Amino acid sequence: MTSAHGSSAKNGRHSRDDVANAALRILDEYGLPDLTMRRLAAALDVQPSALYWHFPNKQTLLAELADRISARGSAGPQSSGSEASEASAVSEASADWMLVTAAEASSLRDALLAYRDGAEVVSSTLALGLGESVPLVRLTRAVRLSGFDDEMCRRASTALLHFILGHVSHEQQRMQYDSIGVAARGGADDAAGVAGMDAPAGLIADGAAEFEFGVRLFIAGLDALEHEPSMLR
Amino acid sequence: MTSAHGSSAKNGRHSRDDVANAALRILDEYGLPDLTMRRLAAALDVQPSALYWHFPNKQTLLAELADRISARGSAGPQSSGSEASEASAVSEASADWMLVTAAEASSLRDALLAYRDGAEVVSSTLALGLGESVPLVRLTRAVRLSGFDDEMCRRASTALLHFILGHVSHEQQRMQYDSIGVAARGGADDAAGVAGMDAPAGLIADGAAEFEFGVRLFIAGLDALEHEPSMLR
DNA sequence: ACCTGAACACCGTTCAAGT
DNA sequence: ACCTGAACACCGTTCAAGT
Repeated sequence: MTSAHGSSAKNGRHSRDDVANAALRILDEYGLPDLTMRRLAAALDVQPSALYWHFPNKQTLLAELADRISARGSAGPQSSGSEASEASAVSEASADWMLVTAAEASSLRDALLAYRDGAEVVSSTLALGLGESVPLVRLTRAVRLSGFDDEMCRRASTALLHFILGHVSHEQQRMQYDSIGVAARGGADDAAGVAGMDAPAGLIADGAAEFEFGVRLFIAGLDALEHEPSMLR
Repeated sequence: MTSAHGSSAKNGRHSRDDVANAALRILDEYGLPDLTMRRLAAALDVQPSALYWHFPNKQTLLAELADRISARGSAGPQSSGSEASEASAVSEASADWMLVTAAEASSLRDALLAYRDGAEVVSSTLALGLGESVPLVRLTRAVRLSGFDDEMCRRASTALLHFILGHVSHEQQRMQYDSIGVAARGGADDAAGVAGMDAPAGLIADGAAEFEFGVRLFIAGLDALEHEPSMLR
């Protein structure tokens, strides 16, 4: 545990990777508003100015975090299943593009949910044009299996990605809102206000159902376009 | 122009409405990052602390702005047409819900585009659970004309709203990115770099087409669900 | 190669006190 | 009813200088 595998050695020097890892840890533990350069520096036992040797500015740091968050394996983080470990290797065009697209969308949602405020980090980075946009590439590849032309697949994937980021952002901000607002809600029963519980499990399962519904709406729309091209335009 | 209709009287006192108007003006002219309490106070010739008599904090101010931005008439801001001035008055259920929903979505996009960073202001306010969420109400009312049950309409509207906010946010952030990055792009032809032009007209018209495509995907998905309920779940 | 020290130009918010 | 003055506890970023 002294100098195990690279994260927090007590002595001076740090690598760019150390900085990103520490930032990811603060993000997940305290949220995006608390991820400040000064706080990150303190966590690394370093002056704030030291961070600017590793990253030119905070936006670039956030872009790096966005790439790490969204560039996860296709398999979800919970219950490492025995199914296909690399679902993105379904290059056989025979596979149903609807299933692949839905799986890719769910996988992306899992990746975003794996870190606190993950969706907002990825969303803002994508909006600024920084980052790799791995999620868009993967979604487009899945949709491309449908056989539609590139332009339409690009548009459909972009629309789907916007929905995904918006949905998960909302989901995550709602999660931390709920974990705070338990005590301050002016309802009738404020007896069970134990301070210890911080995991609001109510809306999360429902969030998954709503998410999948939205994804299916997109896929059904594209499918309808395939069978009835007159429908769009 | 001295004390015309309420915005900037040179003497001391201001109303809550004055503060919101001044904030909206700064937002539209300089963007969300430049809308600080201190800058707003300076624009009103007032100390920053004075703002906290009108609004308890900045979030509440932003929620007020979000409501004003999204609570616009259904008619688009450009070219006040002679068509139905209040499209939301189509209470006759005989009307095609697909057309009404598409019109409502486009109208919302127009409202968001009417102010710089409008989509992000509305999006963040909605995420925090503040504001009236007029857009969600209006979208849901339009989708409700389809005859689907309330729960499904709520889900579909939420999904559509997420797409809209994500798309327009992206669109707007891309607009100001383009207006800056003209000089600093390392391409081949940097001859036409006149400093005066600040309206990037390239991706905006295309943004409208992409937007409508995404909306139609949603609507076609819901419609497909109507004719083939086996498709979803 | 990586960091310190010190500064610059800012933030949102509070609160007693004024008129 | 609306504002001032002054403070508190912060920000991101730069830059010469150290090792």
